[in-house]
Amino acid sequence: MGPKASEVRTSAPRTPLTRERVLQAASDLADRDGLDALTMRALAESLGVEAMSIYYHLPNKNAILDGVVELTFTEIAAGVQRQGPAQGDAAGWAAAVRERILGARRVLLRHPWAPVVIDQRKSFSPAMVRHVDGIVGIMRGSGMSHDLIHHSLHAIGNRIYGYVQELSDDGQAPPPGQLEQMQSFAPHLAAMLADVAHVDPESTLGWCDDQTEFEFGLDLLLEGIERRRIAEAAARSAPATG
Amino acid sequence: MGPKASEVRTSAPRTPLTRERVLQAASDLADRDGLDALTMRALAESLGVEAMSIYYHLPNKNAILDGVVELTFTEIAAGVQRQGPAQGDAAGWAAAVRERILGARRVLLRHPWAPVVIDQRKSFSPAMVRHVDGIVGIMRGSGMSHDLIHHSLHAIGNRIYGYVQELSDDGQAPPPGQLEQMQSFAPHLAAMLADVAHVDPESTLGWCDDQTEFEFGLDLLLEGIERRRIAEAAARSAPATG
DNA sequence: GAGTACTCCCTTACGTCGTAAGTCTTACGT
DNA sequence: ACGTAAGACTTACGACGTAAGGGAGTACTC
Repeated sequence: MGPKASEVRTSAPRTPLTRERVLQAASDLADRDGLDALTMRALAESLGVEAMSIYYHLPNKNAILDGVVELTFTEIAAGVQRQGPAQGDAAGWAAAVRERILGARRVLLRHPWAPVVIDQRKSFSPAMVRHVDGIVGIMRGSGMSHDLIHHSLHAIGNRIYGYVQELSDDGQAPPPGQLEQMQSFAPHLAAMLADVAHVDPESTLGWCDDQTEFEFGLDLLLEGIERRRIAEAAARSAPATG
Repeated sequence: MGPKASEVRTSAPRTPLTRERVLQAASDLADRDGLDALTMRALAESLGVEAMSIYYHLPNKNAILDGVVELTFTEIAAGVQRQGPAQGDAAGWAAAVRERILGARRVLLRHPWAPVVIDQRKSFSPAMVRHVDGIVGIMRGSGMSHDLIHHSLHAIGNRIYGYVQELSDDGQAPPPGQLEQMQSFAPHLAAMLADVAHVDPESTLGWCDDQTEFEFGLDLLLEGIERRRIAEAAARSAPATG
């Protein structure tokens, strides 16, 4: 009567749980409802499953957090163009690094929780390592020393992943009343805010354009590093000044 | 029979709970046992009190987190020297800002939990505002436009408070086995780490000297901002190039 | 084809967290 | 002496991560 038992689902045709399905669901859930909503029970429900079932595929919640970050960086890796700067174009490293970083940022903007998780887990998964490795490779191609590269990585910091933990997250303008109150004990800041707030009222990107700010800071750093690179190269060709 | 009731403690000579005492205890507890140990119950116990008693003086835990950050910045404010750069020393702003930031860092090093709380609460308490205001004031004194100052603040980011959320927190050297494994899929990074790890093996500040890295990145930024300031000043005295 | 083992999901329950709601104690003004 | 109100305590709830073990289904052995 009917097809073989191995070909028919007796009642629920649910696809089996896997590590990948769990992580994808976790990422989706965090995208949709925010990081706080990513609980084991909520995640299980979104998978049509009980909370404890997840533990068969992943050891604990930290593994899930590490996993979704890994997933995100896989997504980032999919978007990079492979060729670096042309041979002999020593100054081209900065543009190449810039593009890699802005590419990462484009993905992170779709996963606003990722920076938070990266920070709190201090994760360092393979896909992240590869991302950094690619950038080190580009820098190395410009002749920079390992030492300078190392310092530069620290200077760029988390910006290498495409984000900065924004101070004051000033997405919305401060309420007018508060600004006057601020005037009494933080006059310089109040004056600046009053001035800057009207620079570009038509901007669709909010009161402060985060993308512009991000690129400004990034370019500041890249510029400085480039100057160090040139100084280093010059010192190599003229070893001692005295 | 003895002194007046108002002068003697009948049994327990415990000092009364206050907002300040609670916050100080919270700060101390986090210093000693880490941020995770800062729970309402543990905090209460360190005060010789029940958990719910705290709620008479502070509305909830977030208020405590905001409070300890505020406390930290009060501590920072106590350590700043008041005079800015000399009159007419436009380039002196960088040194003054640098000192303010490194001063904040000195305090934060005693409160390692503070950066974490600042990030997760995105706090912006009065003492923090004043700290930023002081820096804006110094920059303003050098003739920088509000616009440039604003961009610069974003670029400096949380470094303005004296910290960077370190990527990879490489306080200890990577285990030797892992480095070989890394070699296969992250050759550039592995090469760099192998090279840099031996640069200064006698350093007492750990494998990577965070203070050095912090100052490197800070100086990169200050340098870049100074160049922007000069460019801006030049553009002002020669409004149009064509 | 019966027994066995393994895979995968579920049930129950524990300890910890922040905190809502209400109660008791103490000191003071009258 | 007696309200009264400040300030601490008691109890309890719901959410969290997860330890421990149960049980259905499938597959493999002899």
